[in-house]
Amino acid sequence: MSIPTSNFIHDIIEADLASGKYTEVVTRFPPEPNGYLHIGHAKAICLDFGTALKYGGRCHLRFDDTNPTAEDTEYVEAIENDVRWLGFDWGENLFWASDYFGRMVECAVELIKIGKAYVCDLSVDAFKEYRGVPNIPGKEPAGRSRSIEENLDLFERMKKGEFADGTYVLRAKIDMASPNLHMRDPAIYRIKHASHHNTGDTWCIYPMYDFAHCLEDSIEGVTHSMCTLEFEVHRPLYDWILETLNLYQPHQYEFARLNLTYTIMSKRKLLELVKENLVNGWDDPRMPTICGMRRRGCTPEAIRAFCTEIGVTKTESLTDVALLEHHVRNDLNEIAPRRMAVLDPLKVVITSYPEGETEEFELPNHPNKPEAGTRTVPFTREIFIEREDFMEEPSKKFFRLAPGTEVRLRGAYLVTCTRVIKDADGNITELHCTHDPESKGGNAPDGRKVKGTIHWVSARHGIKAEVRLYDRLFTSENPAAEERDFKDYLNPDSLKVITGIIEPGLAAAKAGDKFQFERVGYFCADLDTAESKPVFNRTVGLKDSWNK
RNA sequence: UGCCCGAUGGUGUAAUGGUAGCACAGCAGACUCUGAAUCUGCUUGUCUAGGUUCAAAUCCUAGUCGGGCAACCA
Repeated sequence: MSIPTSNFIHDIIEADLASGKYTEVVTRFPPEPNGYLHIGHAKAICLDFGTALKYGGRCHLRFDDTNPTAEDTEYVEAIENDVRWLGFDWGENLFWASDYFGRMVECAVELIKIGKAYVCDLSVDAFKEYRGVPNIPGKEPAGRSRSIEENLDLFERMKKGEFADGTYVLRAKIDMASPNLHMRDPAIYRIKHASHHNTGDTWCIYPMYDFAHCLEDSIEGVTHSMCTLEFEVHRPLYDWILETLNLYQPHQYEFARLNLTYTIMSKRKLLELVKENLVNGWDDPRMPTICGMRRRGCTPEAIRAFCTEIGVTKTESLTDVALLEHHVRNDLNEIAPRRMAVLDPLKVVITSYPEGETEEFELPNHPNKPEAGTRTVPFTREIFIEREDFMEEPSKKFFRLAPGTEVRLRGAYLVTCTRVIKDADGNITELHCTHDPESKGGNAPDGRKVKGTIHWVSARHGIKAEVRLYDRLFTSENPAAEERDFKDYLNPDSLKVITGIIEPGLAAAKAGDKFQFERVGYFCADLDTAESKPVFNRTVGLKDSWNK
């Protein structure tokens, strides 16, 4: 596991540790189980767990399940799975906000008893009127002057289920004139006759985020509570609740959320794509979700390296997806065995090669790692090469196959193109080449050099495979910031499904196996793969300084 | 509009009053049985205006620009 680099929060933690304010660091990752985790969450996960790791503390995985109508166990399992896959371990420290519902009610009662909370019967719209607007102080709701006894009674009856949803709400009594709207008597408990995935029908009142979250942190002894920037204005309320209840007070720190070019990071919008079948589910390899990226072939190591690289600041930014791709290539380059696959096949007949003969060539699995071993690849008179590796009238800088030129078939022979065969429409259908039998293995004994080396697959042995070519999901760098609806900027070419010819050994690939298709890109066997019908995803292409 | 937050090359960041550095991207070259990887070199930056100081990206003031907040969501 890479060591997290430093950031402004770590500076604070180090000062806290040095001053003796804390002797141990406790953090938490607190997702609401209402959707799938995405790369933005990965940033938070790396920060929360990485910080605990760095300072020898602990990080809790806590499900912030305070809103039963939005949540589902489907998400709980997916979240646990994704965090684990990213390489983090919460050990015994799995917690649920719902486990604290009893204590939270006690805290609410305490607030009522000290005159710091009251039951309010204003409708949503009516309270909006009272709250007012930022530059104008609000008005005090009548419920504010209700007696403690009456508040206690009303809250008890709320809890017992005597009232319908929306009829009453418990509010913190703070300051209806505060310049911070969150301090204008925020709701802390609402009535919701809904079944909870954890607590069933035990409760019909549920705490609001602002009330629940600080209590959860406090109860668990969190020292540094990290969240994204939009919660900055909530911090005074976080502090107020714990201070007022005279409870242990963690400190909340805010950092900028991750934005990536050519994608979106909002759970709501991602859900929209899934619901409207604009992608093939949460784990569609084009999605920025952890499960989508996993299916696409990204590694947790690459994602962690990326998160380390982008750092943690309070500056809002839009990170170039090229940076992520760099880390994906960087890791895959190390670990992915090399294979040959032709995505756009053009048949080549080696006319000088004996018909019916098969040779087995031994090719390295990794050019820079002899320890990665070798595999054998069959060679025959008829092969497929990549259509774009041939040019009838080559440009000056083209050094692949062209009429009369010699190239190396990777690991096999030097061949020279002798004939171009076309159909009636003038499309090239086949090439004839002659080979130099002396160049077996790829090098000529006379030492002559060829500039081009191309990949190939034996026509007789090659296996057809479905290959899914993914491109960016959106055509806009920042679809969420565009004028029109983000869905108007979906890239119609974000998925192209083609049939390629792969070297025979590749058919046995298991879902998730990763390879570099030499000269083409990094690919992984998809969940849909089967030996009888292999399916590969393009994770990311190779850098290509020729094509551009 | 009120409050809060932010601003360093094209992008993401570092520099915590003392040489503006790193990575990505881009460009050029070397090497190469992957036009990959690797290696070398190069281009590009402190929002503006004042002030404090021997010295300011850093501290102060004002402005500009960008973002957040006004769910019985989190």
